Amino acid sequence: MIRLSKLADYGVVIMTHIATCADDMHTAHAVAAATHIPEPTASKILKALSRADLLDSHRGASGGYTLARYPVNIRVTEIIIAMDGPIALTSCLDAEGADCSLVATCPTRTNWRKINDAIRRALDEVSLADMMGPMATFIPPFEPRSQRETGV
Amino acid sequence: MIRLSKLADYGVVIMTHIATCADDMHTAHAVAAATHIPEPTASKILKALSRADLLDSHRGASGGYTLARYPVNIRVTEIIIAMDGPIALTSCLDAEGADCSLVATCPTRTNWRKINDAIRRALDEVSLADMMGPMATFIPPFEPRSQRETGV
DNA sequence: ACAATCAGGACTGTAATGGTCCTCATTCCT
DNA sequence: AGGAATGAGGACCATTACAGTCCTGATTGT
Repeated sequence: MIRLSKLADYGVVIMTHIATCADDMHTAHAVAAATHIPEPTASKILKALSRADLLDSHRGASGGYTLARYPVNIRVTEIIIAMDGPIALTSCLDAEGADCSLVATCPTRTNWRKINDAIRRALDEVSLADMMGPMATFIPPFEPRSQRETGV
Repeated sequence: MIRLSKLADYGVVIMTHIATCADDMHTAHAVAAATHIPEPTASKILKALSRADLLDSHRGASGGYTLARYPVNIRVTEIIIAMDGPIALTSCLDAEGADCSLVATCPTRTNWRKINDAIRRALDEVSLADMMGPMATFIPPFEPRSQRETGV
């Protein structure tokens, strides 16, 4: 179903939460409480986001996490990649399609790649700031270049 | 990683194969041989595609499968849905988000929905015929309506 | 020094996925 | 009419990936 992993989903929720009080220091405990995500899980996600340079971490007493950049400069894709790794619709688009037994005979690879890229590009256009507000239509209505008859 | 399931991937491969010899009758055995997909699995997929009215099935000796429509009229989305069910990026977009414990506190739902729809629309624009050929750029380059500063 | 906090990794249980198999219904061919 | 080929449908299993938890160590403020 082209599903995003829960962790990635949570990641966006957490980032959004932190972004709404961008100046404050956020401990794992506080974030967990605010988002209703179980604390150990929230902590795990925060670490991942920090490792991906989306959050700055501060150790020690009165430590916590803060945003590493302004929300406008954080793309949703980055959050997803931080949690799930690179976006690859089919397994053959991962590394080098090493494990795909169909490589030789499969004529659809390059086409998948294009679709994959299109989705990636769409996601790239969405910033964390976009996710925060009520948000205007940040995604342009999809206008097919050539009006083919794709109807059922 | 926003991954398509293998079954859906195979589904597209199989459909593409059948489409290239659209006039012939294709048995599960032949399809499996041609695509190098293990026969029981191929058979399973073919049944699903037939149930989704993307293939016509013909029982009995000298039976098999044929395309139900012209490749131009089959959308890739349909194949994916036939194999994986409806496209829902986050679990809360599935049925009615019933199982999402964050519903009340989560401000990103509607935004996810829009992203989800954008991806769905992108996929909707691609027909089976598109997947067959060397294919022109059938996906319009993603042109953000308002040029925000989303760069890193 | 102590307490709070993050870092990093090991570990576990559950669920979903991919894959196989069996039996029944249908149709063609001899 | 009978047998062989074929799809329909569903039950079943094994593996994997994921979500979630926990433990130990490092860092820093009070």
